[in-house]
Amino acid sequence: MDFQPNLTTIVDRLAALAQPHRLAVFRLLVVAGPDGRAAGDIAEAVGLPASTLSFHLAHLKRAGLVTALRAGRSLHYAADFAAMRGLVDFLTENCCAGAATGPGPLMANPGDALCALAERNVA
Amino acid sequence: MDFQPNLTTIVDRLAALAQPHRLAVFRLLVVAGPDGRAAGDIAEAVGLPASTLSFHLAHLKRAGLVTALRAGRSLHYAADFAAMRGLVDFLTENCCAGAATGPGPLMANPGDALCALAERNVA
DNA sequence: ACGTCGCTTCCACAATCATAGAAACATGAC
DNA sequence: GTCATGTTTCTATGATTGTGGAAGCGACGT
Repeated sequence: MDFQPNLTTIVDRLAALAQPHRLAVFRLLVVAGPDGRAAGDIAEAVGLPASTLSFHLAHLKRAGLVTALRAGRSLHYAADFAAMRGLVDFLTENCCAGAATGPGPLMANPGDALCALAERNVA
Repeated sequence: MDFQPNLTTIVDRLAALAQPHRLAVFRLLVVAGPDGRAAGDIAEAVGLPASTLSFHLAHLKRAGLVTALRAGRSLHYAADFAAMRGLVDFLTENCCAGAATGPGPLMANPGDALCALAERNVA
């Protein structure tokens, strides 16, 4: 499920993580693992009022970085690791070029050596 | 050598890339390699008026993702690959970790071969 | 049914961001 | 020196974002 996300998706995901509270929330969810954590739980952990946190969670969800699942009356949010990986892959392939491989390939197109290699590895 | 950037830096860099024009510019600079490209050259390539591009370049520079170097009357902007790698490393280590390995140092996962690979590569 | 708990949506407000013309600045050519 | 060129700052404007109280909705217990 590692499809190449389009540019808009990439920007959305970057924007979703480019906010201190949201980044904190997402890291919390990464640590929490696949079962995620209840919204109220998260709110307490990061010290945000419910409505504010809800706003951020919605943002992350819109970006596809987290999923929500109802459990009783609470909603469990969990990090979408595949999506995150897609983002990291993109950055690796498109923005890490050049520096990665030693003997100056000075690559002329995006998505080259190391990156192609890295891509293989996931599959 | 690749010290761990702090959270504010991470957020700044994510924000710098979380904008279509800036992401396009940065990718352009990645392809351009270490010598970078002149501002006016970039402006033409992405189709932005000089002042608008200058705003975005300043943003990227403030975030530490690009460096500027004067060459004659033009300024050559180049991607800072080390900085970018620092960002990718952070994301890999803090957000790519697989399942619930619990708190503490994440990433004890087989799925993260790619990440280890990427990390190894600079030396 | 009712109350309540968990969370979201609605609303308003302040702050920040993206845009681009105009003016200023810096460098090189003459 | 003057002039032209490349780029940045200044300035204004419209759009988007982050915030949190209040009200609404859904799911459980009684």
